[in-house]
Amino acid sequence: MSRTKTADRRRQEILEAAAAVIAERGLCDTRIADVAARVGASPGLVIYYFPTKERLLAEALGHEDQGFVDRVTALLDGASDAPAKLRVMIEASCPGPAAEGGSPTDRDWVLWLDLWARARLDPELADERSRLDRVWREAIADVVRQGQETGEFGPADPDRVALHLSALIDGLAIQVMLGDGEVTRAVMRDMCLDVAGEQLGVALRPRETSKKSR
Amino acid sequence: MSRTKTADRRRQEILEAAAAVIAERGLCDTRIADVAARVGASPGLVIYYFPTKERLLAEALGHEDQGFVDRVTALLDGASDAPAKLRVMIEASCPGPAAEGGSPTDRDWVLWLDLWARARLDPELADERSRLDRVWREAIADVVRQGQETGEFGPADPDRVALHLSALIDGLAIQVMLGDGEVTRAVMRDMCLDVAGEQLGVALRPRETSKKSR
Amino acid sequence: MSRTKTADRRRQEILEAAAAVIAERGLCDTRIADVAARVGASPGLVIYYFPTKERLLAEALGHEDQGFVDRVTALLDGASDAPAKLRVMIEASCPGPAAEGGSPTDRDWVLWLDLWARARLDPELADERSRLDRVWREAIADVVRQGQETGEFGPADPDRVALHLSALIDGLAIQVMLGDGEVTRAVMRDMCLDVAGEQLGVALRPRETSKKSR
Amino acid sequence: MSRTKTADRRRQEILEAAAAVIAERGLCDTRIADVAARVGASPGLVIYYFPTKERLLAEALGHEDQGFVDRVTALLDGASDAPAKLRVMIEASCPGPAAEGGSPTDRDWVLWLDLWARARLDPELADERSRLDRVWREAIADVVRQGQETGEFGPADPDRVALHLSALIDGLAIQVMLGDGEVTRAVMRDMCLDVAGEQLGVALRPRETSKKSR
DNA sequence: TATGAATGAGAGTTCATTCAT
DNA sequence: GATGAATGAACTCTCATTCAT
Repeated sequence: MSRTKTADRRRQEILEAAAAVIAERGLCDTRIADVAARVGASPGLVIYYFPTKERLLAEALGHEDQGFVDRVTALLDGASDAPAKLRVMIEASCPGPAAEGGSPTDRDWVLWLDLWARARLDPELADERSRLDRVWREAIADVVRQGQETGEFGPADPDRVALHLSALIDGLAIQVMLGDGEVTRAVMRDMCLDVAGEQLGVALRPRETSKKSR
Repeated sequence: MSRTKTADRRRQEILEAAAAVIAERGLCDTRIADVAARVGASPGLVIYYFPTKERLLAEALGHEDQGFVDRVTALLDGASDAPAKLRVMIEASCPGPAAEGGSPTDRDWVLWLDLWARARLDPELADERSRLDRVWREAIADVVRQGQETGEFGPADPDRVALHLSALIDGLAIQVMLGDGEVTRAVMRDMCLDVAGEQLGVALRPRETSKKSR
Repeated sequence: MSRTKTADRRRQEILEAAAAVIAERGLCDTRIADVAARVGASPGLVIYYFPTKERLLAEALGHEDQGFVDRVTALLDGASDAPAKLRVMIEASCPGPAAEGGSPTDRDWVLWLDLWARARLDPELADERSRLDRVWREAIADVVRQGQETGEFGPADPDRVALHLSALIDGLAIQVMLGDGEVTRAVMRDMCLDVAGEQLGVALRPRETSKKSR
Repeated sequence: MSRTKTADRRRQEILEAAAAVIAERGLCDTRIADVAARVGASPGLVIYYFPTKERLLAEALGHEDQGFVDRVTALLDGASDAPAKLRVMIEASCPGPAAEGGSPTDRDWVLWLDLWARARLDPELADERSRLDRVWREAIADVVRQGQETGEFGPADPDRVALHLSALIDGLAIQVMLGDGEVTRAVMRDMCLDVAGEQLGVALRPRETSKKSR
């Protein structure tokens, strides 16, 4: 394996490194030199692949976002019915120690905090975020529709349920990430499952799983 | 005493200026010189009142947060019963063009986006945020309890309702602030009112106000 | 042999491109990448043909200078007598919109400005410039001598006339190139013709051509 | 004398230092750090006084140009009649070892070479150069007019004489500065004196001063 | 209390040059 | 002959912070 890699490979490496550094130090305090050091290259190389620091960081944030969507999409294939799929989506959205390997790491969430802060000042980034957010809500709505067709879910506006659930996930995740321990991963998961269950007239939460909180 | 008062005034002015600059340029791109220019003073003076830039910005964010809580608290005195109070809290939490002057400006929300991103790296700031967030949820829970005592609200866990509602508010506000127009202030308000109403067994939403979306 | 020819062609192309870029951006702001882009090659290739940037630019400046001398020399063959030749040399030296195609373009002059600035720091370049300047003055002196032999010109020291005229050309061209319009190409040409005429006891300037100033 | 100086003082110091560095290394190779080192300050201070490197260098060039005009103007007060004044102006314009202290140093000329090269790309600088050049030609024309009034000079168009002489000075100075010794300071001075004398019908050159060539 | 000259550490970015392919 | 990934040294410029006044 040579010192010079294919351009695509390098780009991916750099984006991944940037995401890792952002997670570690925060967007503001991420320096090009840090990213370069993490891929074992010179700062010049980073700029060789990305025109400016701003674009590098924006792409890194979008990249992570896309990664989450892809990851969850993959998980859904392993779920049999609509309730299971909804459970997977909720589980995967909860930060903190994951029950299984399929849960998103905290890294997604800390990057999203930075993404939200940044998006309002970067129209390109805002568009990308918007797009992925719609994809995410649509994925929820699709599962809802699927469950309604099979009769597993009761009647409800799928788009409204998706918006409700996705907003709840975001709002609760903030508390889990930044709170002082009052709102734990388990609390978040249970509330999301309960709320989704209420909306769809079904019990999503397995009895007494909530004790496994950290 | 006038000297002390002057000093306090200065601090307030500087915090206010800092909040304004953060809202304009984002936390990362806020420079002490900008803040100084906005109060018509020298950068040296700003650092005279605040030990470091970091503390200045953290205090400015906390100041804004406290301001929101105070503002809503004041509004609550003007509301007669619990449902009215809950409506005021929800209204006040919606970004975008306010129906009345009592709504928080978008500035609160853009600062909160920065606050969230910053809090995970600044323990002091995280604590302050946590504290104010608990105050906010407690205020909601208090209104719920009050309504339950008077029989205006049905039975429900007040803390759970408060967490649900506050998380929903945060999650929806993100969409209103950063979305591409799909989720408007009106959509947010209606969903918050509906969800709170469902939980408390009461209709909070006036009929057909949802048409006034922008 | 074709390979050698190709290499020589490449060198010429690169020198030509370098001259064009220098004319456009100035010597200081000319980058190898610009030159490479103009010949549609990679920066690596440019450095393959020229050891360093400094030598490339120096050669480009000298190349342009030589080009001017060659061009005027060619024009002289078309001139019948000494006065005509002197007129051609003066015409060809005036920057600005040329009456005929034989005049040097402004590009020569802007490169000379850069050449003068650079020459004092680059002995090699200084020598080349000196050499070409002597060639140029000698060419003028030769025409003067030729005219004196045929009796078209009066007595005068040919070297002194050449120095006088060439210095006047340089000094006036600076004004034409950098002035605010007061000294035009027509003013320059007329003054050069008049001065040369005075020195050589002959009228070089066609009557009333001075009205064709732009 | 404190470490902090008045703003004006500092600006002058920095401009002076910049001119010195430009003379030493050339405009292209002048770095802010060099200028800072020469005034014994930090690079930051230089930028504190001048917004960009470009403006600093442009101002330094203009400053030097203005300095020359001022210096010669001062010298003229010491000259009794118009021929003496013209001699002073020519003497002062010749680079190389000065006969008296009133001659401009070579530094003026090397900066002018850079100024010419730079002016075509910097409209502000071009304007300043144009303005000072007009001042200089007008000063020559004034002396001519004065001499004509007293009858010391014969009839001639003062503006034309001024343009002729100033262009000759520029053109010859280039040879003195960049030539290989053929055109010396003495040759330049004598030719300027002779040409001016011819134009004005008077002998300006003292007999046999030309032997003092370097 | 307030200024603003001054610093210095460090940032992003540029770019000539190298070299494996 | 030609490429372009990669480097690394240098550069300009930023900016929080200090401190004499």
